[in-house]
Amino acid sequence: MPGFSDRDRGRDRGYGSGPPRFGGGGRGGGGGGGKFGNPGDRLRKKHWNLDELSKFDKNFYQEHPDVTRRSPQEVAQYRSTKAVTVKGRDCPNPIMKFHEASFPTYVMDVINKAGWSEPTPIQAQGWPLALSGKDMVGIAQTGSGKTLSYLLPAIVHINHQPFLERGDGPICLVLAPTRELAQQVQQVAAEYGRASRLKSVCVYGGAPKGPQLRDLDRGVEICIATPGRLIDFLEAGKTNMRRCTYLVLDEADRMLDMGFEPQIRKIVDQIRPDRQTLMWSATWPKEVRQLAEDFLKDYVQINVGALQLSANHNILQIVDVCNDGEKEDKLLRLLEEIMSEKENKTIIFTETKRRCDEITRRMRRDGWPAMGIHGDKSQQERDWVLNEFKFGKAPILIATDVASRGLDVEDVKFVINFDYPNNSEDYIHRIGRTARSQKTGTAYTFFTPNNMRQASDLVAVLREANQAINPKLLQMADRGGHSRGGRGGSGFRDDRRDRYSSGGRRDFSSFRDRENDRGFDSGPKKVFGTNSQSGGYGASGFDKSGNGFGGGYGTNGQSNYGASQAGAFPTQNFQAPQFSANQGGAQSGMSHQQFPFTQQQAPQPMVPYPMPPQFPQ
DNA sequence: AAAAAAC
Repeated sequence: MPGFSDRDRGRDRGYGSGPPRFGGGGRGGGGGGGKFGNPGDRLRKKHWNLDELSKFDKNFYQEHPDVTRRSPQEVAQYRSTKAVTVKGRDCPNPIMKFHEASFPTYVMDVINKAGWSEPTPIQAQGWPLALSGKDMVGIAQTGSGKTLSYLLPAIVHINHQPFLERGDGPICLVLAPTRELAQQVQQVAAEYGRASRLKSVCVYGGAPKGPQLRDLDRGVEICIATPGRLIDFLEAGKTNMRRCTYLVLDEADRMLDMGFEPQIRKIVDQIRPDRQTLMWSATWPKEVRQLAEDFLKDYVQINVGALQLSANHNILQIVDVCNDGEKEDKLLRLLEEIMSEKENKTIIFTETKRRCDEITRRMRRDGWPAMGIHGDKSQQERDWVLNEFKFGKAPILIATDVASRGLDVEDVKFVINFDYPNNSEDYIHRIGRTARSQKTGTAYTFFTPNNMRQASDLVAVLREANQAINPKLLQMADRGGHSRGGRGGSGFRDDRRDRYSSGGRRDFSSFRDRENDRGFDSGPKKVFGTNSQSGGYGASGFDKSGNGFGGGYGTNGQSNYGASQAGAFPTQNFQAPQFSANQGGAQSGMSHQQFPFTQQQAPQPMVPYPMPPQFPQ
């Protein structure tokens, strides 16, 4: 195998520590900083030199024929079983075992140590694609192994570039929408880059510039950034994109949602056109497509998982239709049940920062080990809170949508949507904080008349995941005026996600599973039954009018709810709830779960928990 | 109407 190899491992990658391996090093272009009149010019001036193009990784895939030997049938078979679809020219075959990706052993070592059995679908198809040097778009949910899908090829790419020289900016740039996500990606980059002595930095706002500048100054191969601070640095000439040949846009749809488009364009405009660009998105609306057209060349698009809006099927989704005024009491009762579970890590989502604070205060007053996180808190506090939550000291996190996407905290067992989000994509992302890496989890959602407009979307999501559906929710969906305009139209997969163009309300009705659209009698293909440790919700389940729902928050995992067929009312198909041992025995039946609650215990915090430190405002 | 993100 020519080119890179283990000889690079352990080699000092510092400045000037060895001759550049390929080409003439990063000395072309505009030279070091300080040559521009005013900061504005800096971003207008293009300072790449196309002669520096590293062709190495473009040949990489051709040098590794193992994967290409697969028969077309085998490839088609893999793609269909894993729900991977591919669009574009010359897409390499997927790999099915780690070793087929031909990663250098310094990368393989880390993979082996992690002990995974096989690559996730997005990795299986994404790795050979990225390693081939092609631009790509990946449509995949977070938690699908997405981060490594672009980071490992990035590491290989970097190791084929000339060493950094003094004054060189990063070789790989990753743009992410939130600070927390950026930090998380950087941690992974650090872990996997260490073996080949790659340095990484996370550039984001809200934190002192000093350490970030110091890292940049020392030279980093990988930079993970949120847009604002990076532009700040670029304008000030603190770093540059002259060496950047591997660009990743993570959560592109989210970044556009948040209005980052001008910033992204400003940054990408600074990056040499011969770069390799990888764009990741959970959805594929018009704006994202446009961005792909503008930034990527001849790209291959891979879709993983259902093309329709789809939630993780390992999540038990439970929706309580109630009024706004009831939510707080219901929440506290629900938490009592949850906190008696052994595994009880919970995220509660609220719509506003203010609400987030209120709930946090209320819960702490009642003695719960809860902490809040939202965008108005200082970054110091955000970091602290997230760490506490991650490492299990505080099992309850109350959050705005700052935490809805991408956050990867292990063993989150419950997600509670205290306020229903604005759109169904956020709903799916929020509940996706649980049931990560093949685990299971439970999502509770309070749904009020104010959320009426979202009802049909939510029903569609629940149907798709074969969940039991609260009849009250179905009623609301009927009344909620879901437009069926796109019915029968072609290409609905794209249009469906086109939240931007429709002006007002978004319409998901067209992606509804039509087979399931007949009514209750069409049972699910699969019964959710793996959730034995999760909190059941309501022993009484639904009666025909849906009124029985909300009958308490049981801890029985195999509640009639989860075990019943979607659409078949639990009253017809009732199974006695099983109570977990710590609840005082199965023989107690469902008495304490009758509605309204009779057993009003004062909430007992399960974990003694100190007040968080006081952060300066 | 709110959330995120630069000073």
